[in-house]
Amino acid sequence: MAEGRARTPALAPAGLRRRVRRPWTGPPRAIIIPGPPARPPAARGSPGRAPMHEDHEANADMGEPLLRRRHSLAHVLAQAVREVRPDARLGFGPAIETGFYYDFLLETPLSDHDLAAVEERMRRIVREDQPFQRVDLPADEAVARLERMGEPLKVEWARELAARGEASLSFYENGAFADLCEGPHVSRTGEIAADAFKLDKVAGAYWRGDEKRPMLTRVYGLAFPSRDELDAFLEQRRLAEERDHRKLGRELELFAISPEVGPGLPLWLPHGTVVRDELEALARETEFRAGYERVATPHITRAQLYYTSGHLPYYQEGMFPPMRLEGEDDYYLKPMNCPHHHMIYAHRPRSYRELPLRLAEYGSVYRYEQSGALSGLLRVRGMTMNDAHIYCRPDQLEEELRAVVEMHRYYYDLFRLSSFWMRLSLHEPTDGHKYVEDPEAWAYSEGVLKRVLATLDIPHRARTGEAAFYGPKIDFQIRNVVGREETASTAQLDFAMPQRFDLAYIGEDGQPHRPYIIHRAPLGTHERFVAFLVEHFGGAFPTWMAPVQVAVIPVGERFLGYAGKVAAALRSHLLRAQVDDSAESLNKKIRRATVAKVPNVVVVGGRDEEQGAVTWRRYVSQKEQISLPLEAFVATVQALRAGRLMDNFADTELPKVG
RNA sequence: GCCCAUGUAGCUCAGUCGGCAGAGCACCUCCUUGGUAAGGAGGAGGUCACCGGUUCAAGUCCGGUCAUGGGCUCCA
Repeated sequence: MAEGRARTPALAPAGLRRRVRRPWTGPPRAIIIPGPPARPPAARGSPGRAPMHEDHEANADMGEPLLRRRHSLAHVLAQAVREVRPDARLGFGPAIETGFYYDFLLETPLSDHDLAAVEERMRRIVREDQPFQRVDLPADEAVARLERMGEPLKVEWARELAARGEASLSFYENGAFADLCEGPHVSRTGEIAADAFKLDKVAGAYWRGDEKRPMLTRVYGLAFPSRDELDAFLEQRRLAEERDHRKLGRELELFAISPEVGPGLPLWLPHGTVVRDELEALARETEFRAGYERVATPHITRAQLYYTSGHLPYYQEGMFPPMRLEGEDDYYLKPMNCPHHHMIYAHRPRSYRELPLRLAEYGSVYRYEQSGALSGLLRVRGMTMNDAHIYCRPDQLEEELRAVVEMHRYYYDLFRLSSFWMRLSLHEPTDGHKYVEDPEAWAYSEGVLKRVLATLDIPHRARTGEAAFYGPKIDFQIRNVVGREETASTAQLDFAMPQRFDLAYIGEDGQPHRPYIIHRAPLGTHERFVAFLVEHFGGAFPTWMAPVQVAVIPVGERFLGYAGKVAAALRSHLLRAQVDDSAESLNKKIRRATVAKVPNVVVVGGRDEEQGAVTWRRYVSQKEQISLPLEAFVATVQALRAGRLMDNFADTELPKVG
C-alpha cells in the first residue's frame, strides 16, 4: 500500500482527511482537517507545534464549511495586515489543521506585538459582512493583473500554474481586497464566528520552503467552528504544556541542559540515568532473546573510515568538524555507529553459516544539528541510540526485516503506544546527488521493503525522496497520549555499505557473496525516547522504570528504625527505596512523594511495626491503600519489576503474590 | 543557519514614568513527633544572561553577543 493516502490508523479517523485540489493561495499540500478533530489538535504535542509534515499529504474536502471559514480567514488576515502594513506582499495563505496562516513579504517583519492590532481589524472586517466575489480570468490576464497589483510572489505562482496548463485562474475579492485563489470561500465574512478565531503567533518561513529564497513572515491563526471549541483547543494546549518533557524533566530532575556544556548536549541527572539504564536493560534482554550480540566501539574515528562509508561525501553537513592532528589523519566524532559495526563484521572472513550476524550497541553519536533545530531532548547534538546492524544473506532478508518490525511492535505494546504507523521512505530517482548511485539495488531493496510491509498488519505510507543516502528506510512514527507524534526509530535496508566496505561472506558454493544489512533502532535514542515517554506517562513512570520505586515514610520519628528496616529489605533485592527522614509533617512527606510521582509510598507506624507490615499507597490510585506484610510487599514490588508491568496505568492488574 | 519572542533567587513569576532588588514555593535553622497531598517561627540566597552605549542615575532605553522557546529548513 504505497499510496500517499494510506490508511491513517488511529492517528486520524479514516475518512477525515481527503485529497483535494490545492487552493491557489495555499502552498503545495495544505493541511486540512474539516470539522473538529476527533482528538483535539492541541493534543498534537507541545503548544504551538506545527502541524505534522505528514499531514501535508492529507488534504481535505473543499466543501466543508470550516475549511471555507479558515481559508476565508486567511484572506481576512491578509486584508488586515495590508491595512497595517501596506507594503506587505502576499505569499501563500492556506487553511491548516488548527486554523490558517498567511505568509507575507515585508521590509521589516511583523512581531508578536503587532498581532492584537491586526486581530482587531480582522474582527471588524468580519463584522462588516463583506461579500466574497469570485472572478475568473484567462491565465495571461491573471498574471497581468497580479503584475499591476505589484505581487511578485503571486505572479511567480500564477505563471507556474499557467505553465502547467491552467487555462483560467480565479481571484476572490472582498471589500477592497483581492487575492489569486481557487477558493472556496464563505459567501460573506459574516458567516465566520467572530469569537471562534484568534491570531496565534508569527514565525519565519522561507518562500516555497526553500532556504535560498526570501524569508517571509508567517502569521498563524487558530480557528474553530465555535468559541467553545477554540477554548477547548487552548485548554488542551495548556494540558500538553503541563506534560512537556522539559518541564517535567526539570521538576523530576531527569536531565539538565547547560549552556556551559553546550546546546543540544544534555546532562543526565541520577533520576534520568535510572530511566536510561532500565531501557538499556530491557533492550539487552530483548535483543539477547532475539539472537543479537553486543559490541562496543569508540566515539572518534579517522576520517578515512567516513570516506569509505560515504558519510563525508553525503552527510558532512550533519557532522561536527574534524579534529585536526599534526601529521595524522583528521578524526571525526562519530555521527553513526554503522561504520564501526561494519569493521567488526569485516575483521575476519565470514561464513554463510554465521549469518545472520546481529551486532548491537547502545552507542553514543554526535551530529551537528542546526542551532535553530535544537529542542529539549527531542533534537540534540549528542545522543545514545539503541543501535544494531543485522548482516544477512539475501534469502534471510525478509525474515529478518519482519522480526525487526515485530520487535518494534513488542516495545510499543509494552509501553502502551497504541498509535503508531510506518513511513516507507524511498529514494527520488532523479536526485542523483543525494543518493548512492545503483539503480538496480535501489529497485531490489525497495521491492523487498514493500513486500514485507504488504504482509504486515501495520499501517504505513510511502514517501519518495526521504531515503537515507545508502538505502530505503522505514520510519516508525509513534504518538503518545498527549498526542505528540515523533519518529521514534528507523529501520534501514542497506545495500550500499556492503559494497563500500567490501563486506562478504563465503557461501555454500565456496564463493564470496555480498551480505545485506539492516540498520534498526526500535527504542530510537534515549534522548527522544525518554522525552516521549515522560510526556506519555505525564512523568509518572511504572515501578520498573521509576527513579525512586518506593518512598518509605515513618509516621513519626520513633518509627525511623522500622522505616530503615523496610527500605533495607527492599534494597537487598535491588529495589530503589528511599526513607523520608526529614523533620516535616506526615502530610508534607506524603505530598512530597506524590509530587515526585513516586509510584509506591509505604507509610509505617506503630501498627505496622507490631505486625511487620506496611501500609501501601500507590501513585495511580492515590487515596486507596492496603496494609500487607513486609515480605508480601517486597515480593509484589519485585513482581512488578520483573514483569515490567505498566502499573502507572490504573487499569493494570497488580501481581498476586503468595 | 534564517524570522519572531523571551532571559530578574534553584523553580514559577512581580518590578509603574529610568531613582535603594521583590513574592510564593524549594533550601537552611529552631520549635512541633505526627496515621495519609503543604504545622509554626526565623534565616540565607540575585554581577537583573553577557558585553558595550546613552544618562547625574539603567533590571528598565539603544546596539551587539549568547542561550531558550515557537516557526522555516533538516532530522533519531
